[in-house]
Amino acid sequence: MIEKTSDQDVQLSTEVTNVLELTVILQVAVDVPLLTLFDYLPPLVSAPMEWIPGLRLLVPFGTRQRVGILMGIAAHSECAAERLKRVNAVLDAMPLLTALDLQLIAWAASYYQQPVGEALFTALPPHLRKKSPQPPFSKGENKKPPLEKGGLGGICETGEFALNADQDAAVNAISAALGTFQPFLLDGVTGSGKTEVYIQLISQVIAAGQQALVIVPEIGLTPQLQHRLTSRLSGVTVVLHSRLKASERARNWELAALGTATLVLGTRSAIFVPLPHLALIVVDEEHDQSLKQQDGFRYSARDVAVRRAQLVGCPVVLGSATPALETFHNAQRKRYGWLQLPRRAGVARPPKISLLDIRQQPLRAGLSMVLRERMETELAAGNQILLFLNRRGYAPVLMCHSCGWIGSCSHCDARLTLHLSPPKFWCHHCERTQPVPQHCPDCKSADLRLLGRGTERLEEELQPLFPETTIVRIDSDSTSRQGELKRLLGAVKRGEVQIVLGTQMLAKGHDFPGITLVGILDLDGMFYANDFRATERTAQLIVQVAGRAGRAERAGQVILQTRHPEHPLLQSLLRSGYHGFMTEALREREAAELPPFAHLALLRADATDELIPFEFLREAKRLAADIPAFAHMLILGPAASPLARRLGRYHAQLLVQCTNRAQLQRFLKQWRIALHKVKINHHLHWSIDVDPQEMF
DNA sequence: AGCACGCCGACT
DNA sequence: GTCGGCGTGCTC
Repeated sequence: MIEKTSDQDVQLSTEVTNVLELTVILQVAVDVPLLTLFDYLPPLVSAPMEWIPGLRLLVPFGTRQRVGILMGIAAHSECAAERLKRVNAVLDAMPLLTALDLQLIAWAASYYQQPVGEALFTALPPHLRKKSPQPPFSKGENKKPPLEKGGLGGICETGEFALNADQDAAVNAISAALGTFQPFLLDGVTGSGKTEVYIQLISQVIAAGQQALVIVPEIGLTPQLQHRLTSRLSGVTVVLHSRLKASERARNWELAALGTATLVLGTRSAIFVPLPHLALIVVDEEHDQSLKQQDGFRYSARDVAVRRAQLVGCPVVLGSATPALETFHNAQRKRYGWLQLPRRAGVARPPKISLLDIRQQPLRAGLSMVLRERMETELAAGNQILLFLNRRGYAPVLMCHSCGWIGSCSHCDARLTLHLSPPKFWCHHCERTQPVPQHCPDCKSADLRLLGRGTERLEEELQPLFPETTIVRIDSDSTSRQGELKRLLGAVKRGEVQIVLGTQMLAKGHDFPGITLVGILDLDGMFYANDFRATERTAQLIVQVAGRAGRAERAGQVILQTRHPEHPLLQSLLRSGYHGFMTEALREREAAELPPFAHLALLRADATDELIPFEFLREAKRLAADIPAFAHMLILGPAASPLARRLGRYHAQLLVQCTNRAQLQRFLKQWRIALHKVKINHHLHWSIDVDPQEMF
């Protein structure tokens, strides 16, 4: 490049080259859906400084300024020198994220085929995503931890909470692993005292001056767990979830990042919070689906937790009464330590599950005579009853008796559910409501009939059958008002209520010591769902709901009404319990080459036009064939997604199946680069879902 | 994702 | 004549 220039020019360009060689290139992640980092020159004005990855920078980007995060430095750039711009400003005195935090996020971005920039910025609390010139973080250098109670950590306080032998063994095993990477499945039946195990371990961590992280699937579960943890643990506990006020969230995030918080209790996204002294991670209810984010950055907080523990070198405890099949398999193969708590704490006895064949049985309010009689007996004895019906609203179908018209959503492939209070005729997928029709819109007949039964209707029909009893309904509609769930649960616990009915909200973590009878009304539909995880989920739901019964001295009974008493799932669950069922389910998965024996990725596409997603997916499939690892992939589709039309958009997908995770990862990496180059109609959206939990 | 540039239709 | 529709292409 030098030959053709004059001597003077050579002189000049050599100088420039030298300058460039002395200068560092800053590799910066920006919050855009692009796969690359962007190279920048340091700001001209800045005094010589140490470029530590994790620093936030203000950079010129296109026509605007944007916040970027320094990911690395290099001596040279692939990018032509004249295209490099200078950083405008450095926003932080010290990086917010440590090298390990960055490594974790970079790993997650790569594993889930997500642009690094987007992954990084979703890990930051909102106030740090914008260009606040002086983040509150850097101001508080001398910030003292909140009024701190003296105390040597929890151990000394826990004497009165005696552990049984199983709990003791679990605590010892995990505690022996502190300081090293080791995953554990804490496989404990409902009421076996998993939380007590967490408390003992966390108190050891706090006593050693380190930090613990507890992830729970739902915000609703944080208040009671928070109360239990803080009442027993010294140190500073903070919670992190999306319903906190922005200022509170920012403050708690900061306390964690500064090392001040000794325990962080949070939902999914808290798995990325910086913790300089992290020594233990707990994922409670690890089987729960809401640990996997279902849009945008589709990561599994449980799987990221395991990776984080590996990077940090600490134990990770996955707790559940109904472990996910993947976790169960890892425990069986001894990849995870398997700690079992098969007994209920105290004197509580396990509930007895029985099937009730309701074929050709007369039903009232959906209850068979046998169930009604059992209910009468329990009520007479002063006991409480739980009825589980996993369907919200009054009726799932409104049908015209004259012409067969069915109320369905104009934007989704879904029926509209009728709710009576408040009166609403609405789609549970897009939240769109319509006025309740008085006449059939097709044939004008006034003979519109309600088919099926939701919790609202069950409540209404139940009252006349049990006129003397107090009945409460617990579902997302009856508890939408702030504090209402707590009020209803309180009333149940105080014995002011004889019958509780509700949806799967009831299956999650609430103790009802007075309940001796659980009626499961209608799960038959779930067995035949087109998702291969449906049976596993149904088994989990049954076991979780059953776990609500008989927690005190009184043994509980569970009656499961079904029209398919011979169904293999039900049979194996009853015959050999959850473990037996899981073992059998694993055999089926192995034969079908499904997870955990194969690994899946889903390429989804959607558009307002029905055919456009298919065009894109066909092209995607063609491109896949050019990738070397293609030979090891099984690609199915394109096929319309279940519930293909949602909110006026048509969804279709390709399923990629491979028995080797590393090969699948290599394939996806190259595939997504190729996919980004496909010219697409701009109305089309597409995304890759690695380890999909939902098949739509 | 934004945001600019650019090339065709109906409007003060 | 131009205001503005959204197709196309770029961001160190």
